[in-house]
Amino acid sequence: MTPEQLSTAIVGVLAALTDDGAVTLPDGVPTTVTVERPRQKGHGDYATNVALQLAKKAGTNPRDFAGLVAERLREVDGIGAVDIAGPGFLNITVEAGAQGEVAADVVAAGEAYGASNTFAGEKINLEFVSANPTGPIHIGGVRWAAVGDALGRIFEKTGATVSREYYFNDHGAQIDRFSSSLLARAHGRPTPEDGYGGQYVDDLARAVIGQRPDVLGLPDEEAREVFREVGVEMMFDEIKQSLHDFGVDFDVYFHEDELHRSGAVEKAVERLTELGNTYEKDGALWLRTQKFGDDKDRVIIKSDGQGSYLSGDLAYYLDKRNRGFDRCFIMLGADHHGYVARLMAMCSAFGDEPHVNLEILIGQMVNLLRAGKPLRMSKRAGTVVRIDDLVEAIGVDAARYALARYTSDSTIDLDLDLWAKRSSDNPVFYVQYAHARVASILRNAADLGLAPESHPELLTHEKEGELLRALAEFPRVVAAAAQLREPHRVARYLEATAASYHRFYDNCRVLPMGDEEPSDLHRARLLLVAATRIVLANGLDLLGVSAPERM
RNA sequence: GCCCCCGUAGCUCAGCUGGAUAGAGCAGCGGACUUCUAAUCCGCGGGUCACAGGUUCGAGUCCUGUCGGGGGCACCA
Repeated sequence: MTPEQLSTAIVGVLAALTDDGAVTLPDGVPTTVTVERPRQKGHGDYATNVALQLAKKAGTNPRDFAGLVAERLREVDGIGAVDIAGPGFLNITVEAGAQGEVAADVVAAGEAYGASNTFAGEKINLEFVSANPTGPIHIGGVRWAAVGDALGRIFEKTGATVSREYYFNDHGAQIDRFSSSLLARAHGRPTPEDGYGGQYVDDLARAVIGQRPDVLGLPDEEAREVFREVGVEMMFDEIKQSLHDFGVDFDVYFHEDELHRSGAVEKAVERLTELGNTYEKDGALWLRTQKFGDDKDRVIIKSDGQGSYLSGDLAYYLDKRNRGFDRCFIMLGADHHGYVARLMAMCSAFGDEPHVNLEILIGQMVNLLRAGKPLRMSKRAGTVVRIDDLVEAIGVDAARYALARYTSDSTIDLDLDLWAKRSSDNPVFYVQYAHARVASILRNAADLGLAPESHPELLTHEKEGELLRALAEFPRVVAAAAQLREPHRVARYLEATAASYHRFYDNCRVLPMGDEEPSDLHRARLLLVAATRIVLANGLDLLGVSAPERM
């Protein structure tokens, strides 16, 4: 019996009580009720607070209401005991047989276990990273690479169709500065005042020369164009490669420049003008963002006739909507949070619903520590930590796990020494080790010719019960992670489930010892182990972290 | 000045969107391997949930304010 089934059963009881006139619920019977795993041992396998929630509406007190529910709930198949506790909680114990079914259910579902239809039919657009192609991806962009991709996997698991998109800001002044910097360094001249510094600029300049040896002989104006085209293209490739090595591949790499050249920007601006949300002032065209909650109105066409940065975003947003995405996510670093209000206003200006059609997720900063001391970074000095540096220091699995393990709302301090450790201090190894241990048992069982079998009623050990309940929790955790846009819930869940497995392993012998004759209990436990493997592997996969067979 | 995020055990953080006696890991101390991976498990200690009000049967969680830390407030991208 899973929490969902229990919830359904309780709803059934409530419906029966209303039908009989035993209780009256003015707002009707709820479609789902909260079923949680009590923190406290002795409070049953599951607990619900329905009585506390509904008693007032039913015109009675919580304990009486709980009594009515308990009486009927005890009759339900698979329910072992129902106790009323405290102010009116219902503590429910599930029969071993009903609980043990979970192992077979998980194994039957296999890779699909954890899936749901929470977001079935939804087309979700995820825009993240989108670092400028003026340098390698550094630590600022890497958080969303890990979390955004994980969120995509989670949405897919809950039934959505997901497009991962990277928006290349390859239009405007900073690309000019970038190409000027390349040109300067190619000639051995100092980096321009507002240019880009660092070793990678020199390397890239040389690479461009390697591909276009004639470039040094060209006049500066023409040479700059070559550096712009070839240099930016090379930077694109490097960024894509870094992300690919990080396990993140985007479905769409969208170029801002394209929006300006294709007339998409003009069309988007026309649309907003038709809707009465633009006006001219000081030779520029403004969007009435203040009307929709922004601090002030924003320029979309500058007085020099060029589109502002926002104009590209307008056109891109419209493009996504026209491609059928009803939910567009943009994931930004905390240093861009000031941009949220105008993007939301833009969404409203198009007649869309902010926070529904457009959601903006803000990820706080990531600080790297080594030996407990912050790594000082300077973009100017070129001492930024790049995504590749992070991978080199701690590996892809640890990097992705470490970044996805915390809520995006808080800044994180990642201690590189800790995450590089191959020991239990390191949460990713704790979870992966559990998976390796599971895999080892399954290998040994295969060698013994022992096959798993379903004997749910035999899984009566306390640690078996805890593990079964943990496994049953997985679909709810995935759904909650999707609904709250919080992938870290999956990581935390995996750590708890790994702990539950380790405890089971310590208390319950799975394989026959020595010459011992295999029993149904061995086979039943083996099925539980197989189910655990599926949950750990599926969960790690949602985070883009590998599930090793051996460690 | 205005806006966003954070403040929970010595440290790093959870807390299932208002529930029961606030939980993990690390660090400290003490235990457990002749047989499935000890990269594990078990036990002990450790708290004014920053502070002050408010909302209600009930607040770490919601509201207001204060303090502290971080990040922002362009016809730059």
